[in-house]
Amino acid sequence: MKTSTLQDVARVAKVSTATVSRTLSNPNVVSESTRRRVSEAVKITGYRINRAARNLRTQRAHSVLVLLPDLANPFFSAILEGISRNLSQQGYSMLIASTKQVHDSGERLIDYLDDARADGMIILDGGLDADIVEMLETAPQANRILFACEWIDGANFPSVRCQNRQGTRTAVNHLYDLGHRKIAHVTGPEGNVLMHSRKDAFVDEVEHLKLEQRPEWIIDGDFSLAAGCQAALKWVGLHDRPTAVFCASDQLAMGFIAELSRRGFKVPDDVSVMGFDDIDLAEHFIPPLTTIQQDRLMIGETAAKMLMARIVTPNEANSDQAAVLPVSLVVRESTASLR
Amino acid sequence: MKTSTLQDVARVAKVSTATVSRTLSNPNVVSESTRRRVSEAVKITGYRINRAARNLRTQRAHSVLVLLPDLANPFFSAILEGISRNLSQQGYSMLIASTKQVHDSGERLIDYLDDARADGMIILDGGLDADIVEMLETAPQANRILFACEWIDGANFPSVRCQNRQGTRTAVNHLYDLGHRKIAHVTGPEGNVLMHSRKDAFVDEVEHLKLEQRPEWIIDGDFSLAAGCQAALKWVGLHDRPTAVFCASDQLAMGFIAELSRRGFKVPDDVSVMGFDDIDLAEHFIPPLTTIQQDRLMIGETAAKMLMARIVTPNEANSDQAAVLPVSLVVRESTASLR
DNA sequence: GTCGTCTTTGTAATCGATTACATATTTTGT
DNA sequence: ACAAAATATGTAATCGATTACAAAGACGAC
Repeated sequence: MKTSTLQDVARVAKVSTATVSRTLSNPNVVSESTRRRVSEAVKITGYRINRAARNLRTQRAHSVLVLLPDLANPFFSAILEGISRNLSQQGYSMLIASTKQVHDSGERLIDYLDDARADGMIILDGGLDADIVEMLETAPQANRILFACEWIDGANFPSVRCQNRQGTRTAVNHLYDLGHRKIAHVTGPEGNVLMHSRKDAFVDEVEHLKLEQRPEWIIDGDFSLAAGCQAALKWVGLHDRPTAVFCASDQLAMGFIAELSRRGFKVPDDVSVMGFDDIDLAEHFIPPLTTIQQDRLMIGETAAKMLMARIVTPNEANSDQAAVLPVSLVVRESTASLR
Repeated sequence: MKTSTLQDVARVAKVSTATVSRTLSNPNVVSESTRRRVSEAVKITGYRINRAARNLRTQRAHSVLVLLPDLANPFFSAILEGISRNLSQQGYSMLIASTKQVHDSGERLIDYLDDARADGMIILDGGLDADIVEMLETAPQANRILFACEWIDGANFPSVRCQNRQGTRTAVNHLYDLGHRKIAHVTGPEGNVLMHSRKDAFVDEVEHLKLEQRPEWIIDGDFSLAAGCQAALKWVGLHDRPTAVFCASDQLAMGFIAELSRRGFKVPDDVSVMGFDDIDLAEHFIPPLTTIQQDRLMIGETAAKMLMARIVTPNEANSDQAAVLPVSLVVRESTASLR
């Protein structure tokens, strides 16, 4: 059983294919009576538009590619939900791939745009190699690329991000207000823009509050649980231990706490620990995690909206290059007043 | 700057478009010399195939839709990774949507197949409404639908799943071997096939081992952290508390443990707790979770492989209706011998 | 009655690849 | 040396929608 085409509908409604097409995509230019006849015929034939045909004719893929560094990261799920929600409202589909996989398979990212598979892309990975970034920047479709959460320093792609500096400042001040004066920071991965953004803000704020600073109180990490565990060991090994630790991600914080608890330390009794992101698990962790909340659904929706605007009106000089979304402090039980 | 087409390549290589097309998709039917000329021309022109055109002509979308109940569930990430990996090897793209969202937007699932957006779909949601299932079953493209992890009882779609019964039996026996004789079960959501599969296997095994059974030792849940917390309260309220609890998911187990620890109980000292799935977080949880491991990457890869086989050769009577993948016991620290 | 305007509909070209069929060329067998 | 078979390439139709342009009809103004 073949699905029916515009031709079939036209035949049944006794009009031309042009009229059927118009009825479907621009109903107000056809008369009331034919509109009814066509609708009737559509129902009778069970007509469904063939997107491949439309895509070819309109030179639009009607889909957007979302690139993650890694599909297995729970941080992204809510962002995807937001993107998908907004796209499907506009009749667009969401393609997903991971940068690693695309790279491994020998494809080039820009191919997705070049071969009409996607009309635009949202990249959630700020860690692309310099040559890939170069290629994206110089591509003719560069204006249909947008970064979310992370971005590329130096490149001027539009982006959606949260207030990383402000969030960090809020976190440090929360700890300060609890009486902590010796505060450590577990960073993200070297070279990551979020890592730098948060680390710089941390250093600035600690300086601003005139707190003691020591190089060994900045502990290298990479956003992962495992790195959090590593960091905990470093903390345990310090002579003069900070009384509070601000981790650059929730996963770091969880790993940190998990490892400490394995070593017999208690959070927040022995040390206050904060994360960043507010992933789903944060509130159910033991202890529930004090953290900086990012509205990931909104990040996704905003990213989709901005990208779609650029796809629909490509040459308009969209001035809003970067949307910076607010963050908020969520106080739970992993932080406490200094005894 | 327009991207170049087959025509352009043909002009540069001084051959017909047919020859270029053949060179690209079936190189061994063209002569060595033209093959070289065409490759050269492709390089010069920077030709990229236009997938919309190919899709229209070949009547293939070259993409597969993956349907999740909920994008924000970390359980699915590794499965997606597996699916994506296999699909991209074969030049296919992965579309993602959530059943909830598709439903809310008024679309019908089958539309994705009908309107040539996808060649097949992998459904990770066994909780579809009966009328939707009915629609899928009677659709002409029903043979390009496959379920993974979950499935629909009664319908005979092909599926990929793990050994739910065997895993449950293994779990119960692990607890039994540790000396536990009073074992509770926290179930998945009512109506879910996995929930029934695991619960039935649990009851059977408990009976087989001649253990005491009580209705209140089967606690209703729904796979979520929150339900795990609820279940913990129920457990706390029991007169005669089971010494071990087998939860139908890791998230349940984590919620269960989290809530207990908030109430001053210790795991595994006061009660042994097991999960099912082995999600990424399980090994970093406090205490690290004893659980039944599903190889989610393999589930994804198998699902993609099976579906692709059906897409490529649609009428072949694929006898392997259900692939059942092995599970394994991972012993960590949330279970211990009965004192 | 004629002209202009507006609305509604049809005709046919088009998007860019694939492929059945025809044709030209080379190879093989006897 | 000639027929048959195999190989290589070109011609042109095709997938199914969209849309520029043309044309036909309705209406009112003068």
